[in-house]
Amino acid sequence: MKVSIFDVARKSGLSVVTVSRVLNNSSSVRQKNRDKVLQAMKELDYHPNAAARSLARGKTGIIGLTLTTLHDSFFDAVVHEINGRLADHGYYLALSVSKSYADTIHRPLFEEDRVDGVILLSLPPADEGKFINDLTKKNIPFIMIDNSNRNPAVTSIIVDNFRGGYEATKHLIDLGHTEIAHIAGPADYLSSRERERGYRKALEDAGLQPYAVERGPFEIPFGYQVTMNWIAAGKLPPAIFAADDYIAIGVMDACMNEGIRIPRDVSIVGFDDQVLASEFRPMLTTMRQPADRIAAMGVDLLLAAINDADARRVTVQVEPELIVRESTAARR
Amino acid sequence: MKVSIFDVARKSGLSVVTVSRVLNNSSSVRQKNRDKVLQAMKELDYHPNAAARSLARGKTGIIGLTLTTLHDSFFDAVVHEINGRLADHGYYLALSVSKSYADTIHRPLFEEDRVDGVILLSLPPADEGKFINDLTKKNIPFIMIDNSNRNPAVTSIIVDNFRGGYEATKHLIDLGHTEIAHIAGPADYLSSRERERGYRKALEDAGLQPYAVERGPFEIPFGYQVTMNWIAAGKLPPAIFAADDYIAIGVMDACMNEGIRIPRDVSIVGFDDQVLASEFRPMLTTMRQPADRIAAMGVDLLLAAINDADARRVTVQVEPELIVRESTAARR
DNA sequence: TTGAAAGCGCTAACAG
DNA sequence: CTGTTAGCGCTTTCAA
Repeated sequence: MKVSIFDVARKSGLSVVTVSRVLNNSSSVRQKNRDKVLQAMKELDYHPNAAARSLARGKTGIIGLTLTTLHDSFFDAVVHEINGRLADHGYYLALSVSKSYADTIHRPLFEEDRVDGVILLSLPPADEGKFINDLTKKNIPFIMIDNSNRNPAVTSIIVDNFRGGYEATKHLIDLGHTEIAHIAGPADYLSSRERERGYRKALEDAGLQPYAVERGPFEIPFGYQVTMNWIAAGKLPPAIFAADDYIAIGVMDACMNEGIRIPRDVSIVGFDDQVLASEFRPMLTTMRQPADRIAAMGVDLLLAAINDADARRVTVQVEPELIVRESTAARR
Repeated sequence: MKVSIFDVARKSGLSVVTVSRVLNNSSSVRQKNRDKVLQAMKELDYHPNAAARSLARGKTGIIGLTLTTLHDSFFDAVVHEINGRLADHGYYLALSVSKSYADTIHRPLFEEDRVDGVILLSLPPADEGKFINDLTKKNIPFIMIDNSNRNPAVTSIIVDNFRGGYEATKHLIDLGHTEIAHIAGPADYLSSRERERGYRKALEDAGLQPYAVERGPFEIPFGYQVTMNWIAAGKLPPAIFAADDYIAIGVMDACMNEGIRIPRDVSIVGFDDQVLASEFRPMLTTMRQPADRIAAMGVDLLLAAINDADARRVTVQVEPELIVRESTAARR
């Protein structure tokens, strides 16, 4: 039933060692024999057993990646890129979804030598320490993407959110706006804090004051609610920088429902460049996070950590990019 | 450095066999000895090596699940449920994302005995056959969720989309509408075809004619475009059943941009109950697919297939449910 | 109730 | 260039 390396050896008239060699592309196999082995493998429809290889080699060829949700186009883009790049290096990606550390779902993946390395993607800020602790103790190489707690002992990749907040705000200022509000994300996210800091700095550099600042979750209903409140109070800002595309979409939704035109009456900038941002009309002006660069750096750094246990820990920043679409216009 | 079952045996003064027994909850271990072993494990921070266990037992304890995107709240809900249920049975879920079979990304997961079973979630219709073929040949138990090709030899779970399409349309009819259009999904999806069939049947039963039927991808821009075309042609239907929430949202977006009120001027029903459907105003009336029931059935059926190689293949249907929200109103 | 011994399928020295 | 010999860490007979 099960065909093993042994069957291939017998069938090809060579030893298991030779078979193993062709399996691993060892150069020291006579072409003729290699062909024989390959032929036997094909005829037997042989596929090596992953567990046996892992056990013998002490590595699994699998990289684990943690995810908090399967409902985010930015994650989708990052993971897609990582997948491809890892494959180029002979590694496979296994994803594990779980809202939080307490769920305990992905711990077993790290605790039984199932993976050669781990990528921690946008963890809940409060959980970061626990993951770092577990992985460090287990001596599993890992990197973090978009983490909130600075930690020089951990290799991480973060977007320059200060710069992003600055540029987004600057774009509005350049359009002639002077009354610019900000809807910030949760305070425990470094990204929220940095985007807000960028917003404030840009205003300061232009000699302006914040028009208003609200803070809440990265969700459509929050942006909607804030906007409805502003409208009800009769002080809807003519320009808004939202910390996140979902918040921005909530803002647009509220405006459209109230008959307020975008960008004629209100200009709005989001952050992340979710696909929703460009599917919706008016299409949202936003700061794009470069998923491809993030993925590329992530894979490189993780592989470096795997291949050299004491590779230097670094924190790399990647620059976001302003994507101007239809939701912003000059002040009237 | 690495602590193995051997170290635990030595430390506890018992044999590896006994340690293995407590690891597997064998009842035949004197409580006293069990405690000693447990104690030793704790002190050594021992965790069994997954590869070794898999090799010795011939099974991995991992269930693979294929995904085409990480950007869908329905998938998110289904996977979340599956995750939990599988954990209850001692299995862990490993996800693999790939847009299509050709990507080849998840095949290695199936080809090297890395998983004990597989769940194929909403595959591209054209790829179904290839996956079935691969898995069948490798003799790996699997089930399909939301597949498009009927295949009595394969265990699958599908939503009763005919019923869904019927009820959605009936809802509009009950509201007094007589001019009801349908925006269908891609023809190669069984779900699209069935929803449309349900739509036509409901109209027929009410003695009505289809007002219009358009067909295209399950995407916001498509719904938007169709609607804009209708508006331009001066024949926007007063009631629309969209095959999917994204299409429906595109319709709403177009209407709002054109100053057409929903549900006053146009009633619209979607399908899937994506979270977006209830985050947007007006909140969308839609057909909910019961993620929890789908997940529960999926896990049960897969485990049955794993535990009994010739368990009967079945196709189970689950019923969708009409969720009435704000996007539909009585005909004026 | 416990343990000795024999694998699970593959790779890694080490010879030849 | 090829094969022999040991394991990798755990589970599984089979005896005791």
